[in-house]
Amino acid sequence: METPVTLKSIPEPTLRRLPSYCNYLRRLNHLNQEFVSCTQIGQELDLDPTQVRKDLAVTGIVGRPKVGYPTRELFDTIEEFLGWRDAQNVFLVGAGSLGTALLGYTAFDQYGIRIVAAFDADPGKCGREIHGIPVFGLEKLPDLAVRMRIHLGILTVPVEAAQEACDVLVGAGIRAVWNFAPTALRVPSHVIVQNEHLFSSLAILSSKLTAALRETAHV
Amino acid sequence: METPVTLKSIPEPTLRRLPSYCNYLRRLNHLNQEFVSCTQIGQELDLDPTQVRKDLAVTGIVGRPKVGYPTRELFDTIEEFLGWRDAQNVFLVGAGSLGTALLGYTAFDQYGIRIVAAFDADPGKCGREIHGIPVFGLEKLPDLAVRMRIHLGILTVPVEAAQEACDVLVGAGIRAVWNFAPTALRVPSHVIVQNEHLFSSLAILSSKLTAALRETAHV
DNA sequence: TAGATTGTTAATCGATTAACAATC
DNA sequence: TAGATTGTTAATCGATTAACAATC
Repeated sequence: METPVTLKSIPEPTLRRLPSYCNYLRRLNHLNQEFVSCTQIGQELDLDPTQVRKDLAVTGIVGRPKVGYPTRELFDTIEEFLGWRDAQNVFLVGAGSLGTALLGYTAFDQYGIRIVAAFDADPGKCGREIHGIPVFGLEKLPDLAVRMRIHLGILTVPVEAAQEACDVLVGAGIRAVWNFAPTALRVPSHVIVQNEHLFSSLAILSSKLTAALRETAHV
Repeated sequence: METPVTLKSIPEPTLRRLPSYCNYLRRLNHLNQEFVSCTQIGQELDLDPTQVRKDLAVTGIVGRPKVGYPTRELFDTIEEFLGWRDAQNVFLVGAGSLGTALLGYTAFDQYGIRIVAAFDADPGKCGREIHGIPVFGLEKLPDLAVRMRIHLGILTVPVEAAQEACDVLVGAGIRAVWNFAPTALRVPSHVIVQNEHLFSSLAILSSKLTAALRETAHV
């Protein structure tokens, strides 16, 4: 009996690294480099080669000793593995400055998602298009989400409005929320939340920087 | 002899969580809640109470058994610990849509940084102001960075321009780069790079979503 | 062939979680 | 007082790194 490789068993750090491999492989493809080794990938991305090998293994790809992995095939395999071959339609809620920036991000369809509509509570922003994507009033969301079979919502509203907007998404049957607001969201257990908390990164960066500057000063 | 608590010894996951505590504590302060326990924080942020306690311990704060931590003091201590009490001046390179969004983000000064100038290679964007912040040509950066004692640069240029722009920052004596371009940057060892790779989050989210949808379909 | 590289198993490392005495 | 909570030490868990045989 086959043991299906459930996605649950794949370490999150591995998933987090896969897109970097994609980015690098895309470049190598452009340079027409036919094969690539874990050593080379590791050097470029500052990772242990063994780790790279283990990461790649989760996609099921098989390499050739002494040769490495076929660049093109490796790229395709990772893309396929992440479900990024055909982009799914998603909604964006909150057409402020950050939302607008994401609406203008044309590369998203290379990463598995296509923003097909935006929503905002402010009537002044509705009825227009931003970067070619229509903006509707938030009250239109539930109906459209069902009709368009939307599973994923991107949340770029101000922090005070986040929970309420999230509730609308959940009420509309959405299954996953990519949350850019710096707050914890309450959702039922069947809804997945991925927080994009810029300030977490900033905390790491400022800590390291402070330490580094202090060291320099002491020398 | 004292053992100075170097920042190096603090786990990165802890640093990553501290800002969430800040956000929640800010809210509790508004509600005039005087004390807070690790249990309460853990419930709100979906974390183990013991983990919260250990995280808070790195800041040096001391709680009171049965009572918890004084909310206001805890908030101040974390902010102080992260060096977020007085914001430092930083530059932003790349005044495109994402850069513009970040320039409009007024809350940054609560998180330790203040963007004082933006730079762009496109002459059409220079000489203007965006959200009240002046935009200069990239060639002006080195001189201004030295004069204004800038240590941190935010990189929001397109991926093709990232390495070159990064080199300009490094050449200008910058010590840390917050990189929003989906590529690995080559920098000398004394420069800190913090990557903000949105697609890493997206990989995790789409994997989980795909798994969840597959499960639903099978039931 | 020799040597670089893969695939895999074992060892290490560090973060999370559990256990528990001390405290107000 | 009783019980919730802190602070700390020990156990567990999982990811990273090291070791090594197999391979082209």
